Amino acid sequence: MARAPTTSDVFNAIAEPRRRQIIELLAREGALAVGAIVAAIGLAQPAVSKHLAVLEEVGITSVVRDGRLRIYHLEADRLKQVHEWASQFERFWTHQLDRIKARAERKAAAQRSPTSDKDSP
Amino acid sequence: MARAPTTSDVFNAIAEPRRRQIIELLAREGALAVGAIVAAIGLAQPAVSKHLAVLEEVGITSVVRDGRLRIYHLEADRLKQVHEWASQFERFWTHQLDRIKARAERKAAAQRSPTSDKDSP
DNA sequence: TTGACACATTCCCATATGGGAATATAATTC
DNA sequence: GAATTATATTCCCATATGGGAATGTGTCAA
Repeated sequence: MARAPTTSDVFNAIAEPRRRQIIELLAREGALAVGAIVAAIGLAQPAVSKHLAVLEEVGITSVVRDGRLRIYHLEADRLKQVHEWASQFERFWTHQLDRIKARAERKAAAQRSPTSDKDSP
Repeated sequence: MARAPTTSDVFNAIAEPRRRQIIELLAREGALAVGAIVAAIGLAQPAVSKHLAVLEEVGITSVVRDGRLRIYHLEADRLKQVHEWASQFERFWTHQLDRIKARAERKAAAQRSPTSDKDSP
């Protein structure tokens, strides 16, 4: 199997730095036409269009046509998923002491009853 | 240019679902040997080892040798970067209702007194 | 030493990439 | 209708992937 397509999910879509840049830009500037994005990002138009296509396919952006312009909007709530995933590990860096204590506890618990991701064999 | 290597940064590393799974597993269970990960994830050992190599290269994990075992630890603070990046967009979904209401109001106001700079058809 | 075990590494391949160049499409203006 | 503008799409290619199979490496045990 090859690497998963960039359009397979939000995580793959945001792996590309240029696409993250576009997302940040849209968040800062609001909705923008492709030309404005091209100017801001400093990449050829076809390349930008392709990145936008990826973002659209995963639902991170939406487009509205305005004459010959295409205004791209950020659908930021699709990024909530990423935020939530990362939040899961927040405890590891927010409270050092708690974290160390928790680790010790988990370790002790594991000695008593080992849990597993699938099922205990 | 081809797609950036999975080892190029944390975002690329976590794009792969299996690797996210491994990260979650390590967060839940604490440090684990490769064999335990293989058992939990249900993927061949070489494949797992390769994923672990990627995670290590970006610093998401660290290894400690224990006899013939290799104990992988999660270095979760590397994920802080992802969390912070996503946090940047938190405002887009935290006050969703307020925003929608505000937008509707602005729209209604615009109907009454068209003062916008480029919205007028 | 020999063998068994726990992992890592190498070789393989189908598949997708990101970008550049060229071209197609749609809307606007003349 | 022709020329122009704003984007999208297609064709190209070097590069990396994830996984399976096979093999290498280091450690423990007898």
